[in-house]
Amino acid sequence: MPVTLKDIAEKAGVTAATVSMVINNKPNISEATRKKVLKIARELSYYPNVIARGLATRKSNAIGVIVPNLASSFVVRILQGIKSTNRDIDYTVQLFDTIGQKESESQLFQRLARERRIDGIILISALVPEEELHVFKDENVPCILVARECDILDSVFVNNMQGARDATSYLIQKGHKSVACVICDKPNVPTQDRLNGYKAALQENGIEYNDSLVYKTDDVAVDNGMQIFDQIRAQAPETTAVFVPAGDMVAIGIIKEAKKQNVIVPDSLAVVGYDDLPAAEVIEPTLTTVRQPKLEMGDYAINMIVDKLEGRESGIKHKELHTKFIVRESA
Amino acid sequence: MPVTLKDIAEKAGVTAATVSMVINNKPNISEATRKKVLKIARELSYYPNVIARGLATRKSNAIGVIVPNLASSFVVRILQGIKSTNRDIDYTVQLFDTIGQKESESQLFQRLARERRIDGIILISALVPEEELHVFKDENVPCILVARECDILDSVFVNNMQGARDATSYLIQKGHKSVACVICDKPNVPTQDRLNGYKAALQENGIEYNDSLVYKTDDVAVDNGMQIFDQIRAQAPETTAVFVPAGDMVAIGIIKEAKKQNVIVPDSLAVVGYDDLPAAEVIEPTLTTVRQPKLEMGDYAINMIVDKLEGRESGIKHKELHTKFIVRESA
DNA sequence: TTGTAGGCGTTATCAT
DNA sequence: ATGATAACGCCTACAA
Repeated sequence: MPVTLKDIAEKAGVTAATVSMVINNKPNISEATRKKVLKIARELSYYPNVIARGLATRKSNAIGVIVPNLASSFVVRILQGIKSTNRDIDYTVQLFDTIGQKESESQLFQRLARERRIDGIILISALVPEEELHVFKDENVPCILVARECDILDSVFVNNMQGARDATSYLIQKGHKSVACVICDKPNVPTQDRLNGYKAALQENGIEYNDSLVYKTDDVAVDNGMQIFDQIRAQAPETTAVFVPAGDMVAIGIIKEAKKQNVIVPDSLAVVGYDDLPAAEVIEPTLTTVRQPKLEMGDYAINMIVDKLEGRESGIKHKELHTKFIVRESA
Repeated sequence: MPVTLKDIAEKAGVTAATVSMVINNKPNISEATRKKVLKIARELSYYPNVIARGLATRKSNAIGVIVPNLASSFVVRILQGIKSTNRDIDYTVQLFDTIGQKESESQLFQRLARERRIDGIILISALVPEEELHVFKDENVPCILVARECDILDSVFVNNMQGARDATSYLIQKGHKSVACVICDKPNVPTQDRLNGYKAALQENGIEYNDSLVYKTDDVAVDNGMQIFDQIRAQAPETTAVFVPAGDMVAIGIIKEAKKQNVIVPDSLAVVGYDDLPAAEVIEPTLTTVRQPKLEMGDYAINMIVDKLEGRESGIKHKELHTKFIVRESA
């Protein structure tokens, strides 16, 4: 049988209420009883029952983290940032993924909130449909949206447009007149932002945007990149540079296929990826790419939500972080 | 104000106890009241307060997953396996990492158990010291140890010795007389097992084990592999094959340095890694390596613990899984 | 088949 | 400074 407040109270000759106050460092307790109670608690190695406490305080002391899919290294890295923050967090992190589940993100959130499982939520997803977002607002549970900008919710996101603009500008300044762009054909916001950054860089440099230089892939694996390379060769053999917001793996596929066909990277084809995965340093030539501050995103998210939960902050906050352009050998 | 059992009871003209029985599908309820109660519950969109329920039932309905470090792709992949099991799990997963924390794994476990935060634990770690293991046994909370064999606890692990033996045998059968071995110099069990597998393969093939062919690295990054290559060249230039239980990244470092020094892989030096990371397919030549069934490990772990929690299993169970040798270009 | 009553381990509001 | 007492929302005998 676990030790309870009552056990301590009896040994100490006080009531459970008093013990509770001692355990929770409340004021107005005589030094004598405080000492005595703490001593006994230690002797019995007392641990508070967090569930009972939760019922009394109406707090679960848990933060939910909802992710679409743990297979994404992007998501995992943010999760790592959440867990490795410097701040001492006395909230437990509960992990939920939605891929292959019956519930949508918003349904899941609603249930977790109403079941009182969690005090707050961090939602890592670039893909939540606009019309679901209000659900997150309506429940009385704070929510931080990560990886997607959003007016009505607190959010942490990176300036993908700027990231893409940097990358494209770099290629143009290297003298490339015809810069292809490879995007992932899913309706997620970052893709749009990155495409816009690409367009902006072209415009700033007086280059006309050409729709036919934008290639679409429906997945982000090496194979997709290899196919894209062939497409580029077939449709626009004069292309000397390609920016790949679809991600490093696609960029790596392009490099692989280029090498196989004796097209020299970067001399005949410059390639810039997006994400800075570990593989970016493995491919030869190493991949020039755009890095997102994922750990930092997680760190901000957890700190924002804890601030909210402790009542230190209110109102909607947005944190925009910035990408970093990583120059390696491929461009 | 959230809807409670009592609210439903009043509307339905019954007592909270009856509603509770309906919600929990208990027998001996008339079809009439069952229908009426469920209807009202739905209308009010009732969600049970899991904390109150937990206090009454003395169950948290949560499973803790303790990992040393979320930066490890090995660990993350197992976690993914845990989350993506086919079984419908109505346990919440709480995630804890121990790197940079004050508490050791066993202290953390003990606290979680005594605070009644969790009903069971999955511990993913090859590194728990033998003398801490009994702590996991002593608390009255089921624990599954993943990635380390263990007599006194349920465990899920892979046969690393066999994996290493397969890899080494393969190299020997390819005609290599002098197979080097690169291990990670940390006191974790898999390293020992893999080294033993390496030795066993040598012996089976009538090759004498030579201590000087075993190289040690203190970390598992690409750079370490590059240094190891130089060591091999300096100490045993006749080496034609190297098996790298330390991991794919180290193996990749060896390949990179070999290429830089115009040593042809696999012709002049065959390389076999361990882990089958995404980067294994990126390096050129692609890396022959040993794959561990990580998703499967997670799947087994979660199923084992749920079985225990539901009382379907008892006694100590061990599940040994097997590696798969993946032949690519580097050997 | 349903109601009554008590308890799960804490916290919180009063008195004293 | 401390003790009674009543929640918190649910579950579970046991009684009816």
